[in-house]
Amino acid sequence: MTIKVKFENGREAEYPQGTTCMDLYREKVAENRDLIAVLVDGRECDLTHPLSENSEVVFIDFNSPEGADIYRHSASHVLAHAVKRLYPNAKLGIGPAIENGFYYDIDFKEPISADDLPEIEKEMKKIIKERKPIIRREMSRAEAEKLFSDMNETYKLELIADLPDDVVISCYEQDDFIDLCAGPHLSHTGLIKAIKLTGLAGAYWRGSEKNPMLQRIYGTAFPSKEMLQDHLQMIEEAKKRDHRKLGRELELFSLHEEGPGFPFLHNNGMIVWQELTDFWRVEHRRAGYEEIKTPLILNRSLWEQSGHWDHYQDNMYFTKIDEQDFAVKPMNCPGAMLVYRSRMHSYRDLPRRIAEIGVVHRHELSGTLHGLMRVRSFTQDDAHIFMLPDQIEDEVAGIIDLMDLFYSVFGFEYRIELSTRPEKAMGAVELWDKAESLLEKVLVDRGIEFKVNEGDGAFYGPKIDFHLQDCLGRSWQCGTIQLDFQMPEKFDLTYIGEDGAKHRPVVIHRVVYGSMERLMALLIEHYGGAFPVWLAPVQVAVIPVTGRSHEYAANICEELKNEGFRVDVDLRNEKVGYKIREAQVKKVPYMLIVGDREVENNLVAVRHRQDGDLGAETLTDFVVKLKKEVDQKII
RNA sequence: GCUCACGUAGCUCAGUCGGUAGAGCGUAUCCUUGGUAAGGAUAAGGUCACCGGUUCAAUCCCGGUCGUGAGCUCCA
Repeated sequence: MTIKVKFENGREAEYPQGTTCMDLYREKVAENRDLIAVLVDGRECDLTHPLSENSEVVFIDFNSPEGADIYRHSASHVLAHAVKRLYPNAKLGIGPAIENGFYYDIDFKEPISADDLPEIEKEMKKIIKERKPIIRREMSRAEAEKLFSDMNETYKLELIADLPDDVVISCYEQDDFIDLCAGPHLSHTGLIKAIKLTGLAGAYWRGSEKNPMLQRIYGTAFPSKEMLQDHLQMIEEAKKRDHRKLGRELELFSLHEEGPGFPFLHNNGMIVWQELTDFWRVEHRRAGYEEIKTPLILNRSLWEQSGHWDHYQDNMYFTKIDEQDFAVKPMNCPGAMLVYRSRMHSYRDLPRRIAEIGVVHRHELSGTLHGLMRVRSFTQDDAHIFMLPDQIEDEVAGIIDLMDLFYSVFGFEYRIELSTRPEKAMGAVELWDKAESLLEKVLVDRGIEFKVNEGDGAFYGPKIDFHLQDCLGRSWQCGTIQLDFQMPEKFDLTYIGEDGAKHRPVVIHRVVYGSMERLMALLIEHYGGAFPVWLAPVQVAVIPVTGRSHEYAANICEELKNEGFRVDVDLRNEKVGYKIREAQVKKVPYMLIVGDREVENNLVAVRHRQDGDLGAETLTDFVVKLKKEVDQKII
C-alpha cells in the first residue's frame, strides 16, 4: 500500500504506508537545516509520526508560531528535567510555551529562590549537551495513573483525571525523565541552542486562588545565541523606556505612598496632558461632539439604577453625605444618561454625541497597580452617542475614522478585534445579530482586517476594540466602541419618532485614548521620553556659550515665548558641553547655541537632539520651521 | 487580595557576622568665560519606610503594618 504525500510547495509523491515524517524530514533537512517540526494536515506532529493515509505535510522551523511553541515547549521539559535532577522531591504542575518563552509551575518541597536559577540553568545546558532523544509513549489511563502515582506526581494525576475519556494519553520521555504531555516535541534535546531562565514568581495551581501556590520558573529559548541576545536586548530597551523611570527623570509625574494608585502629574506631565486634550477637543468639535462634565460623587440611587451597585460594588469607593450613601463614579455613563434625560428628544436631534473627559475611580487589587498603566483613578476620554438604530452604521464608521486620525498622529500601528454576543447577553437576539452584522459591515466596507472574538462581547452589547502596537512591538488595548442595549432600558431613555410615539435610542459607548494616564505611559515608552515637538514639555533650550551672550540668549528666549513656544534659557555658569548634555538628557528637541559669532551676525546655531549640529540660521527661519513641525505634529 | 523579593541622602546603589552609616550623580557656594553629551574645589543633606518584640545596645535579628517590584488566562 502506498499513500500520497503533498508538500507545501505543491509537489506530490508516493510513499509506502507507515512512512514516518522523520523519513521525509531526512530529505527536507538537507535543503533547510533549521526545520524542527512538522504539520500534518495542519496539525502539529512529532517527526516520528507515521503517515497512514494521504496527507499534506508541511515542515516548519522556529520562525512559524507553531514551531516556536514546540521548540519552547521542549525547553520547558528540559527545565522540568533539570529541576527533577536537582530536586527529586519537587512535584510538577504544568509547563507550556508562552509568547516569547515558556514556564514551568513546580511545587518545591522547600521553596527555591532566584539565586537557585543559575544552577538549574546549568543543569539544563547539560541535558541539552547530552542530546537525549525525546520519545513519545502512548498509554492507557490505568498505566498513566500508575506511572504518575508511583512518582508521587499528584498534580499530574489531577490532570489525568480531568482528561476526556476518548483522548489518547501520551507521555514524553527523555533519559530518565518522563512527563505527561500531548506533545509534539523536538526529536532530541540537543536541538535547543540557547536558553535563559528569566524569572521566578508565584502562580496558583490552575490559576485559582483557592488552590495552592506553586513556584513558576520563566525562561526563554531560541535556536541561536544571537536571537537570544537580541531578545534580551529588547527587554533591556524596554527597561530603559520604562515610563516609571522616565516619568521621574523627566519630571512628568510622581507616585507616592500617600496615594497608592493615584498618580501626581507635574508641570511637564501636565503640558503633555494639555496638548493631548487640546488636540482631542479640536478634533471632537470638528466631528460634531458636545462636551460635558458630570460630578465625581453621585447618590446611591443612581448606581442602583445603573446596576453598578449590584454588579460593581467591590470596585467602588463610597462616602456618606447628610446620612445618605454616595459613591465615587467608576464610570461616566450614568452621568451622561442623566444629561440626555434632562430634556425631550426628537428623532431629528439624533445622533447626539456627548463627550466627557471624566475622572473615574476604581478600587483595583493592590497587586495589580503599575505606574500610570494600572491605577485606581484615571481619566477617560469618554463619549456616549445616542442615536436611532439605523444610524449605527454611520456613527461607527465615523468613530473608526476618528480613531485612525488620532493613532496615526502618534505613529501607532493598530489591530482591530470584533467581539460578539456572549452566553449571558441582555437584549433581543435579533438586535444583537443586526448590530453585529452592522459592525462587521462597516469594517468590511472599509477593507479593514479584523479578528472576530466569538462570544467575547460585553453582556450589554457587541464591541470593536483597537489594539495599539508600540515601537517595541508590544500591544495595548486603547480604543473601544461598544454598543449598549442596556443603559437606554435602565434609564428609560426615549426620543419621539416620526410617528409621534416614544422610541428607545441606541447608545454607543466609546473611548479613543482609553485612559489618559495609560496613554501617557504608552507615549512615554513609545517615544522613549523623546516626545515629538508638539508634545515636548520644553521645545527649545537656548544655550549661551559665555556670559557675554547671556543677554542675547535671554532675548531669543523671550521672542520664542512670544511666538508661543515652550522654551528655556540656560544662564548658569557652566560650559556649553555641560548645558548641551543636560538638554540632551532631558530630551529637549532643539537647542539654540549662541556665542559671540551668533551675536555678531544675529543668528542662532541650531542643534537637534537626534541630528546634532544643523548649523546657524536666523531666528525667523528657525521659527517658521518649528511652527510647521508643531502644527503638523511631525513625529 | 495571594506568593516571593525589596524599602539606607532628591536619584542610583554600597555597608554594618548587632555598637545610630558611605560613594557617585544631583543641590548650594566659590574659582573657572569655557563652541556642540559631564572643568575644579568646598559644603550641606539620612529617625537606615513605619510600629512593636528580643537585647546592655537594633538600620542590621524576629513579628506586624504600609509601600514598591516580578508574577497569579495562555491548560498535560
